[in-house]
Amino acid sequence: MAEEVPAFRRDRLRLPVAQRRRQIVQVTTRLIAERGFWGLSMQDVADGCGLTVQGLLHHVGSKDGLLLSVLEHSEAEDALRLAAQFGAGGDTLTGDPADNAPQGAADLRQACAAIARHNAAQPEIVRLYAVLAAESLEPRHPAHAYFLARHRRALAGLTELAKTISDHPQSLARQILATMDGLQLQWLRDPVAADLVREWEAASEVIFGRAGT
Amino acid sequence: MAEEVPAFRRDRLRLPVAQRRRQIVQVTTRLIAERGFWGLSMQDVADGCGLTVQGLLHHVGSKDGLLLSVLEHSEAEDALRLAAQFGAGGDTLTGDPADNAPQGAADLRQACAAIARHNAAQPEIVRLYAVLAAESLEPRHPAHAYFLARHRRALAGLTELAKTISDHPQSLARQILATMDGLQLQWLRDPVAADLVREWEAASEVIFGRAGT
DNA sequence: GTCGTTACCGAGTACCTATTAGGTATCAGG
DNA sequence: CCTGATACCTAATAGGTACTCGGTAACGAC
Repeated sequence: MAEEVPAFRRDRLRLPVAQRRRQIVQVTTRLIAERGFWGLSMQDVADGCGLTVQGLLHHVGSKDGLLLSVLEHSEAEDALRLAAQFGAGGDTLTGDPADNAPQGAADLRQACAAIARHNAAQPEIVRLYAVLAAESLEPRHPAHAYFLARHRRALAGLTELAKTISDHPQSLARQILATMDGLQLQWLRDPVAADLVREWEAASEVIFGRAGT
Repeated sequence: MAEEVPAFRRDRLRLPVAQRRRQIVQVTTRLIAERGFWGLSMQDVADGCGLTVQGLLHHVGSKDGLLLSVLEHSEAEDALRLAAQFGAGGDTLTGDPADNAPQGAADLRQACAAIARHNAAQPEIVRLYAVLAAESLEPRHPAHAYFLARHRRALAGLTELAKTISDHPQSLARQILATMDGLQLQWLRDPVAADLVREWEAASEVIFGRAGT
């Protein structure tokens, strides 16, 4: 017994919580986008972060907790972005529709185009949501309730905006959401053949008419 | 040693191949729709069929083989249905477009409506495809190539049909596919709130115009 | 300095994973 | 009845799963 096996590894970095959690979210996002939540393994996430599974569990508690923290993070980023885009106080999707009633159609169209442009710049996040949205159709999926609520919220907001330009605003809102989701899938499957912004623009002309840009 | 442990279980049924394979496909379809392919376990499929994992492997060879046989089965059913719907010889999606050029728009619209109605009657299959389509965005997914090819085929066929009614037939085809896929997701997530046939009808009016029924 | 907090690790648990090798019993055809 | 094919089995392998318990050492505050 010339040399003892080291009882404790000190070659790993000890990061401040915020930074480590950001890293965990980032790595997990990539892996869920690739394999979904059912196909995700704590081991892979831990490896991607340069720590052990136990170290990872210290931060997130459980696998479900891991998913939760990813969703919470995205939620927070979205809120931040919306606030920055539309000004601090004005929440376009839930605000008073009378404010933008006069030019409602152009507003709605521009907002959708902005979302398409924004999404086109972050395929990984879009893919995370695409994969989780399908997986969470199953009621027992840990993100099922989250995605149901998220979709209802988006539908309600869009319906409000669509009221000024359609007799069936909810169906129009559903169509807009469906088109956007479907085009994103096509774009993720074959990014070269299907440019998200361009295809949305084309669809937009059919939905909103050839009049306003 | 009064009584030997039975060396072989004979309480399981021995089914003819065709019947057993049909059962395997059916059970697997349900389970993939619930958990995706990454979340699927051979054990669950075997249990659902009333045999052991090894018995299951005897029929499908491997987990990938299991997925393959499910896709092949669906493919065959689709082909059968299309043949029955449009007559033995006429493949509408790949046939000579000149044949249906005059009333192309109405044809296309009716075909889509028929698909919506057909899909509304088999949520389990639709969900299978929805989940696998998202999961297989990953290039390493065993069904990646299958879904890419399938989508390109559908897009090409629809584009052909759309040539008579649009200057940008491929974009219109993409929009139709996207809308259908997106509405299906909404319907699967909340079947009570979103009726597939009704919402497609509404979207159809926006896409094809209020003229023909 | 020393002390409490905490980021992280080692080892272990109880179980599930797909797949291989080799055997048994049931069937259809001669 | 016999024979070959095959539907299905037991057993074993080599590894992966999330998670718990009980540490250890790096940090900030004093």
